[in-house]
Amino acid sequence: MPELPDVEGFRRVLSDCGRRCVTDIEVCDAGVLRGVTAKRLRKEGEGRRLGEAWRHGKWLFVPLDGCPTLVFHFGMTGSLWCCSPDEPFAGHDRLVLTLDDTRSLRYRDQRKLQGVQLADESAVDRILERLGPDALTVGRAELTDRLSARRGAVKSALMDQSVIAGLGNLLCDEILWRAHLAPRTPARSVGEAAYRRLHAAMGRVLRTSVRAGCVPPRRSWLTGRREDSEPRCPRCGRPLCSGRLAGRRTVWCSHCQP
DNA sequence: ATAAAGTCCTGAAAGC
DNA sequence: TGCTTTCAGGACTTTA
Repeated sequence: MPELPDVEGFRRVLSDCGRRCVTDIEVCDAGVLRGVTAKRLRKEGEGRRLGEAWRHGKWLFVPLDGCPTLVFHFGMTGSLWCCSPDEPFAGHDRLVLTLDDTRSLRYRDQRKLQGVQLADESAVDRILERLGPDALTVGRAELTDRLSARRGAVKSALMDQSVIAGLGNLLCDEILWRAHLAPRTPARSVGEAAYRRLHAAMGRVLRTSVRAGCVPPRRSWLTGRREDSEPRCPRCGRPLCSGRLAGRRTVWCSHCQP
């Protein structure tokens, strides 16, 4: 689930919590902690006030009032919820922060592929230096430069977080379909006009998805068709192709994406 | 049993 | 030839 738009939604969840104080930290499953023990997390985090949360790609950074930053990654199944402390825990609530004793912030994740860490400034820098510019704000010239430096398929390049940060499997397929670009096209042989289309499609898809807090499962989008038993292109009605690229299921329309 | 929207690591292949 | 980049596959994890 979590690609850039979902993580942006989680950032809003935190933003809506304002500058509340973390009054309690409960680690329900220490398996999600990366490089920090439950004991140290509680010791460092409790009593701290939340700063303004920010996002880069699929990473969410939550500053805690002058101490290390709480860093979330949501893997394939993670999410962040804010509710009343009285709300019973869900099955996969792994970490629960109580805010001002009146709100409960819950990091939920079925599979523990990624997790939560406590990162000082240099650790945050180490995360950021592995990431390309954020997909939501990258300019067309920079996108073109970074993609055209790649030898492999354009989808592989879009998926690579060190090239552009934030796009996942669903978004890449959606964007390529809108840009009339076949996923296996070598990135360096994508022409200027197609890069223009790609950048425009990326902006439109991302802005709509960010508003929705997810890649919306609309029938008019490619994404809305991929679970169909015999998926057809929303634009031309022909059967969609499905294959594997960069280790991921890839769906495209061979007619619209030559 | 298979596959799933995440990343990381490895070894091999490809490109310059 | 040798270095770097890219790819494919597996690992991690849990459940439908």
